[in-house]
Amino acid sequence: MNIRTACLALLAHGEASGYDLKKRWTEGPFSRFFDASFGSIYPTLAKLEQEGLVLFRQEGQAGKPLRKVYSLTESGRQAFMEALSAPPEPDVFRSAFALLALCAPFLPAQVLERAIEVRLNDQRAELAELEAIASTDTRAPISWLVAWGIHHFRSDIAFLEAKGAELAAMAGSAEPGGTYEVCPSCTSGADA
Amino acid sequence: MNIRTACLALLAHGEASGYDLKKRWTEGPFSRFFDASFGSIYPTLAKLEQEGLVLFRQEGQAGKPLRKVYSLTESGRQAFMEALSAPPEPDVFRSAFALLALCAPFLPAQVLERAIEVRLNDQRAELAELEAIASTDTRAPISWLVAWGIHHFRSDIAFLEAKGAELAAMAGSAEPGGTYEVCPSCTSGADA
DNA sequence: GTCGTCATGTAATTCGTTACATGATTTT
DNA sequence: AAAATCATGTAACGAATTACATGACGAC
Repeated sequence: MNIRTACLALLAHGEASGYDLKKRWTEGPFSRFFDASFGSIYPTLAKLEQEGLVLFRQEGQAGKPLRKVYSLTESGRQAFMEALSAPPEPDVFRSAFALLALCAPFLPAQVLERAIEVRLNDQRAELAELEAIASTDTRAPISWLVAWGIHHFRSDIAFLEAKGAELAAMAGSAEPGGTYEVCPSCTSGADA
Repeated sequence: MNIRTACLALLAHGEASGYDLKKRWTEGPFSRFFDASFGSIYPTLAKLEQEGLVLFRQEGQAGKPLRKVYSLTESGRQAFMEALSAPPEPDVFRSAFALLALCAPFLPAQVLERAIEVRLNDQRAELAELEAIASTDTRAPISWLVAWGIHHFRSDIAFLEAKGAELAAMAGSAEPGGTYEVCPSCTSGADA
């Protein structure tokens, strides 16, 4: 999922300026699924325009700078469809917390406990935010996604509440750099 | 979570060559949490060595190329601790499937249905893989993480099974490029 | 004899961020 | 008077990937 595709997808929802796109990814229900900086949005829109996938109309309101309001062309619509019809890349699950958990035996108890606590707080805060959106926003695909997110966070929190102590108990049970067995078959040289 | 930190974390589990690290991230229980290419692993290891965080011993077995087996130094251990003690970046949840779901009203039914089906298959396959690992590998932090993953995938699958049809039913309910209301407050120009 | 595994490394390229540059208007 | 919002864009930089380059050995 690159910026290009994300731009097309948002523009399919309705015309918007670069500034609008940034806002949608920063605030509101879209923010959990993507983000991009102005430094990539503007060049991307310019490129899409060159390729004929979008066109823009210049809009100048009193007292405000010029706005370039972009909308999809017919080829843009096709490109959007194609991008979303392509076999999806599987979600990559890159979690700093996972790395920490993997290293539990090498970490002091307080670091682990603190990390688990922070994690729980963060997840609860995100859950609360989603629940707030769910209660005010009922438009079809957004409420579905928000429900998905709520489900996900609740499940995650439940797991941590049930098994967090187990993880914390591993603290300090091994020495870093030692010969802790990770994945014996993954060490090419050693024949053990 | 960058390659540097990930290298330090894996090396804390025991000495390894660049090739080993790649293997650990590609196969086995680590693969779900990180990945890196040789093009980034080797320069990273060289840099870590220059900084004195790791040292290596050259190992040449008969009939095989030279191996550089890296291990953490004392400063490496400290850097590892520091990196993992730092406030964790929250997991970013960037899912191509989420973008697709967000666009459900603009997509033809078959595209959506197919995507949901593929998603379910993928998630079930990942679950099965984790369950296989769980039954053979009982070493402490890994089995914890695997249990976390299993919990996560089961929860995700359950949600899709329960609510997938609801999502599929949204197909084709809006025209791309139209004025589908996404986030009214996120459109800067329009005062509506 | 070709392909896969082991093993290391460099160069080109891509994708994106941060910081910079500009400038009017409204709010504090 | 300062800061925030609206609005667009460029330039420098970073982090990582893919592709390239090399070479021996074992399996089929």
